[in-house]
Amino acid sequence: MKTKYKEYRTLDLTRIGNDVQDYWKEHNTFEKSLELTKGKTPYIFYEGPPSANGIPGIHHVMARTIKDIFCRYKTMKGFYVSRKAGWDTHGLPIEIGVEKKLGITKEDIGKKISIEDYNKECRSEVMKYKDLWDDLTVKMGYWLDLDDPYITYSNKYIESVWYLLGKLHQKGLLYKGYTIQPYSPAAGTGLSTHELNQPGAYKTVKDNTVIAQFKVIRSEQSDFLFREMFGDVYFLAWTTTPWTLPSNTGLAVGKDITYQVIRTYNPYTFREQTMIMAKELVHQYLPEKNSQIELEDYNEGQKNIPYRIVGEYKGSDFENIRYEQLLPYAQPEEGDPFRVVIGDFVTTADGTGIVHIAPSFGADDFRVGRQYGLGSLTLVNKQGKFTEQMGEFAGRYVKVEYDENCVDKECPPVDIDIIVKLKHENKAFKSEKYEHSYPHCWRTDKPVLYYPLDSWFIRTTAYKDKMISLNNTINWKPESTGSGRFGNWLENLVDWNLSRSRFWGTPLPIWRTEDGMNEICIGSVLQLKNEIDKAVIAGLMKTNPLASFKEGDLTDGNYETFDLHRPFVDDIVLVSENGQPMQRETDLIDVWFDSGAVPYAQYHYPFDKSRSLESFFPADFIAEGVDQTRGWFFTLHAIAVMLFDSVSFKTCVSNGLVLDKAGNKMSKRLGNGVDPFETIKKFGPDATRWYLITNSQPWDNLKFDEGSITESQRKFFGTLYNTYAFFSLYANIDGFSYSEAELPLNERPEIDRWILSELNSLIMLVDESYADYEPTRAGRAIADFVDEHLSNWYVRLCRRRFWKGEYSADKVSAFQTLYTCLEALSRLMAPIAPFFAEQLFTDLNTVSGKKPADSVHLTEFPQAQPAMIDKGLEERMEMAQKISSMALSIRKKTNIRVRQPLSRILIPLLNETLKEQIEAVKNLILSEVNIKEIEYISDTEGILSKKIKPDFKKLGPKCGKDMKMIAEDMKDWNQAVIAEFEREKSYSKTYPNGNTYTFIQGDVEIQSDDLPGYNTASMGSLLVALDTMITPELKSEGIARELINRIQNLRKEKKFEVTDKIQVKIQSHPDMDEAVNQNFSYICSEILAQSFTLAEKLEGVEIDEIELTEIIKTNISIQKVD
RNA sequence: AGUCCCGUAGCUCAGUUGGUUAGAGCACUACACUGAUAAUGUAGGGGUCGGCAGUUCAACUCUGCCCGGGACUACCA
Repeated sequence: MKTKYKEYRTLDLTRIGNDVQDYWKEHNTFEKSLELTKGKTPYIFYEGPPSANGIPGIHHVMARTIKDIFCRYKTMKGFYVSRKAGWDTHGLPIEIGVEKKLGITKEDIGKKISIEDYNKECRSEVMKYKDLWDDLTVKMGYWLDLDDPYITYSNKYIESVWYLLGKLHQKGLLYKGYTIQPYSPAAGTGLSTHELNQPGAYKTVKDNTVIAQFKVIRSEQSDFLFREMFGDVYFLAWTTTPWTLPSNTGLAVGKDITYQVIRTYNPYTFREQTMIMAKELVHQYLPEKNSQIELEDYNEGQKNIPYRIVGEYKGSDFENIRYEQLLPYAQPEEGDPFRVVIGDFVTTADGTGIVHIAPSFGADDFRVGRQYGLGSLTLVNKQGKFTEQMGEFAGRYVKVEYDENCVDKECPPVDIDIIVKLKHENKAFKSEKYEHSYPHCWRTDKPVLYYPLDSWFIRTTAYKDKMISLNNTINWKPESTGSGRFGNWLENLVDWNLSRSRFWGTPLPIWRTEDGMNEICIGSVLQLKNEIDKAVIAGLMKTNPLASFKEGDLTDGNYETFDLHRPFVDDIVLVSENGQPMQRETDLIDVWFDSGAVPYAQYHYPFDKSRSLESFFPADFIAEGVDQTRGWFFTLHAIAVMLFDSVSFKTCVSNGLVLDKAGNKMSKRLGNGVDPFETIKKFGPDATRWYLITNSQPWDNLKFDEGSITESQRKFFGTLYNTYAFFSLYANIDGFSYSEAELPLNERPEIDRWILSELNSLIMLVDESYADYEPTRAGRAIADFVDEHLSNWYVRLCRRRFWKGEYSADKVSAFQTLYTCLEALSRLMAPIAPFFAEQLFTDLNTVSGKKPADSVHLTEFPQAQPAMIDKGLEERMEMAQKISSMALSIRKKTNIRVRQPLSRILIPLLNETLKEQIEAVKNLILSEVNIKEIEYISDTEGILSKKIKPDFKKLGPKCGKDMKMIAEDMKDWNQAVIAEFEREKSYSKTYPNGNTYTFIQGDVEIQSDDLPGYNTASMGSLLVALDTMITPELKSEGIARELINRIQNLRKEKKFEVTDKIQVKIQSHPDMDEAVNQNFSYICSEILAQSFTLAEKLEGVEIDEIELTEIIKTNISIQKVD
């Protein structure tokens, strides 16, 4: 054990970070913390896997700090917190990275490069930055088991994923469906929503739109539209994609939308017609004044086209009315097309309130088309060209962007030609350019089509209600993420599209016969091996690639004898029960399924039976950025609910973004990203973490500003460091090592009891805040305590106790108290600032040996002792602080420096308890503000002027509308009225409006306004006055203090030790000598003078000149006594 | 387009169940204090609490609409 507390020259948080990092490594502190808690209640945490093929940014430090805080806190609370690192290794970003690196496109895979080689590249590429990530993890102090991470591409991980998929299949939740998906004709591939959400995928484009006229067929159903014929009858429908019109098979209306029947003329052919559109939109196309023009007066080509509204119906009235096919190039093979249907998605936001339905090119269209059996037409091929059926348009690209020949030159879009044709055929009502945002393939930069494709889906909608009800049991931080963003997402749940037509990912383990009648979903390696054996027997496979896999052998070696990725699984052919070959469905699964499988797959569940499910599921806590709401949070939740009937996590903290100083999103493109390594190096890990956590709530976006880190560095860590430096300086001098028995509370002075009370209040608040996942509140409370209470009041007022006098009980009390505060602080702050806390704790503990632990992170979290909390005392001290502050402000106003003692401070008493409260802290106030006495003035003396103020909360409900008038009136109450009120304890007044109110005590607040003849200051109801008269005696004491101050400064200038004794000679000065004589012993004891003499004249090199006041200047000589 | 978050001093942020002079720190200016000294205190300037309505005796606080920033989602005809 050491005998001296470590003393530092300066605060260097970067050095502390490095030192402590080494210390942990040397002492295996993290491992120890796990050993120590092994067998205790587990606190389950999942690390969301980062992808190691990207460089970590500052926002990762944010998310990981939050994770680390609660894991450390719970460890200190005695839980076993296992923290397994993990890597997300599959998926598009990796594939894209590889393609960029090799200079190939998706089409080249399998041609220029084999799938095998391509995947080999992916596998090596994916861990490109692993070392960088590990380095950041260590440097920022995120405790995580990096030695045994889960890796999503490992065979064991994939096996667990397959197990989950097998379970879903067993439950009938996997199906193959033909749906409308984003598709890039230019790239020849379907796109995931992930890809559509790449930045910049949605672009604002100008499209040619048209309102097409669909001619109603007269029948029993539609007859009501034909009463009094006026040309033909048309439904008007708007589209931004005229190329889908040939594939139209239906029209959708809103059930409750009101539509009007209008007689008018077609603006292109000038023919009479009757048309139908939503009432709300009529005036967007037909100016109201034109209804005044007689229909008969219309001349062809005339600008203002007359019209008459002749009927009004609900959308539901139109259901199943038939119309003529608009562009009859082809007929659907099945279904009953060309009818009006009801669609819940129809709005009157724009268009005509009637929606053209092409089931092949829109998801809504597809759904409603299937619901009504409209049939469908797909007159566009996968290259984005019209099919041969399309007559004069056959072979033309539906978007000119797809046409390689139109890259450099303008080509007429086919949309225009279709519109022209419609106009000629009396099938168009209006055509215009329209600007809207439309998704583009982020790789080819060309527009996406929605196109029918085959995909595998998870029937998440079957568990929608269960997911919603279980979501309600999750503790979301902030709550709005769960109820709002996540809740809404669940309300609008659609089936999960699992398919990705990719190469590097978990293969879908489904094998099917060609006719799709037989299929098998493989749920384990063993099952696959056995199925292959059957296929070998059936002669479909020559050998079994899994032959050397040994059942029940969980070693890595056994799992490295094969590869579950493409192309190897593609080569496997299985045999169905009726002896037919089954090929694997070539899709990969969505990588989000990989990450949603983390809880199970990280421990190779259920194959590895060394852990029970309960020991790692569900999680008590997870945390990620709010952008994961529909990503990881959802996939975790969905899998857990569907397969385990449980939540996956009980608490979820979602943090906001880290923006740059100006509030812009950080991006590589703008180059405004912040390098976390540089930040940590520059400011140290603790200041960085502290700043990220305390500057704003984690779920608010953070504007990252280095200046603010400097601030937390200086303001919080600097102050705390100073406090420790102060403590160590004097504790070392006095040899304090906390060897004395703990002094009982009642033997400690008021101020010690006060800071201990504040400390325990703080412990309570911080403990609650951490427990409530409110790290910002915890951090701010700690910082406030350090700054306001500990440093600027306790230490400031107690300085003398630490250095003055003998090693008395009072001194021991001071040391014990300050030590207790510092040590408790180290443990309170340990979760947020683990390095500094460690340094502080070990510096204290290696001398005192009070805790058996060699790390703050191995200690228990401080426990508040309610018995030490004295709210009355805290209030009293607050009052002392206020009074001192007011007294100092009066000194400032009157230009009387603090070193000049004053005789008295005057405080009017408004109630009985006030005096008691102040008396208890009187000495603190007096010494702090250098005043001799406090005098109380009771109001009977009549020298006090008072004012009265209504208590709005009380009087408001009572007086209602008169409140304002009363408040105004009370300002004018004179002293006599106030005195009467105080005497009688009630007062009635009738106001000009005739209302009478009786005010009683408590309805109002009475405050001292002023003390005539004195300088005063007030805060709330507290008034303080200062007697600024300076007697000769006070003046001489003031001079003595000035002298002491100058001598102390000289001691320091001369670099004397604080314990050195000195000999002083001073040159006599007429205005000073008396002050010296009167305060001789006081001066000597303050400056540790062994001798102090006045001399007539002092000269020489050892002489310093000092200035005590403007008029007192003299010479002095100070010498150290050896 | 929908959903959610944010908008308070030049900057970063507090602001309790609505209660009447809206706070703190940084920065700036001046003055002090200091045996913690690259720390600290006091004072000062600086605000239409994003805007407009509404509810109320009373709105930074509650409601609605709008504006700005951001995120997520999206089938927008």
